[in-house]
Amino acid sequence: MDDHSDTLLFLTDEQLRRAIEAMFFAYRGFTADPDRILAARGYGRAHHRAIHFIHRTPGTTVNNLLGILGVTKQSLNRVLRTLVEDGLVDSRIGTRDRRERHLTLTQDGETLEAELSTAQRARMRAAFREAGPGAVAGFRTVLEHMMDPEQRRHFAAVRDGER
Amino acid sequence: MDDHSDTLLFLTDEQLRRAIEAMFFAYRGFTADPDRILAARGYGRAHHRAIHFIHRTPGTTVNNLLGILGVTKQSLNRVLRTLVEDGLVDSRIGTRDRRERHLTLTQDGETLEAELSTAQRARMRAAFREAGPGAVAGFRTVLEHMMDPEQRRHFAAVRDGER
DNA sequence: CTTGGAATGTCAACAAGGCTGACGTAGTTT
DNA sequence: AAACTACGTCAGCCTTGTTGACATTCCAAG
Repeated sequence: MDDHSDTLLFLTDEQLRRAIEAMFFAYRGFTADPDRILAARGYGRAHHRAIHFIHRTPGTTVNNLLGILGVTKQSLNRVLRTLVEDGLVDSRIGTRDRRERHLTLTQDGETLEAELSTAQRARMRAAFREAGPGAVAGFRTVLEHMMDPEQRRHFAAVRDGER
Repeated sequence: MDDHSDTLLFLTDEQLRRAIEAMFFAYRGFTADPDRILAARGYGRAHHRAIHFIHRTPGTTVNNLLGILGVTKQSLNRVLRTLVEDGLVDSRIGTRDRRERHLTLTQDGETLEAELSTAQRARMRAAFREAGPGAVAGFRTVLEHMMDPEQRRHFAAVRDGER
């Protein structure tokens, strides 16, 4: 706001604006490779998100996924239905609570997930390599602090759960 | 892939997957504040993008904007029309080439832009503050290398032009 | 045991914002 | 004069978000 904040943080409004634009362009690059793979199959971003988190937490329920993705159940359901119909996702009625549907990737689903993930990781890895090892920690810290608290909880939960 | 790549890059596939998720959640946080402001006026992400880049490059042409945003003119036109109708954007016929339309924000447009930008910068600033000054450079380097080459050219052009 | 409410998931209809294709109208270039 | 370029628009489609209504299932209170 004033000279002090600039001095203390080493950040002018102009620098922040550039960071904002970098975020915008980078996110497009971030999804570009998966989007090409998905488009070839008639899928979109929403399918990728579902596939990613089902892979991450096999057996997760629809409700659980809703919390992570932050969309309505109707919206998710449409995507999920096509994935189940196409044999990429398995939806099994819960044994303990028969209202729940437990979601897992089929073998075909895992294959697509690997394809998407490999492409995306390759780009990430290249970006990290060029930025140097020191940048990685800082990058993740900044991203983590940019999340909403609720999103951050999800993130931390996934992180800890996968240890 | 093997132990060597881990050792050389300090990056396991698992670390990369976490970075991918961090990117996903962070981008949502990144747009959350503007989205609230926009929604109150009946606008969406597309309006923000147009407003941002018109502010950034006052007098830019429609064609120019199309290249930056990477959408079709039909799609952009819909957004632009509402912004002009609502008195946030001024579309003036070019003097040198009268086929072109030069776009600038009106006073009202600048007001909204400031509101959106302030909210977004505040979150960025907070994230950077918590990550520490060393993280800022690394963060931007990683983002820059994550872009497609074409996107990166646009980014560099904006960066150099605004000096 | 039954009944009412809460949780879970599905179907229907609508809106925003992408897309392609076709076309019109200026203005510019050759 | 002809061709090309910049922009706008109409029509129609797709994805992915939304709300509302509804069926099923579970659980807890009476």
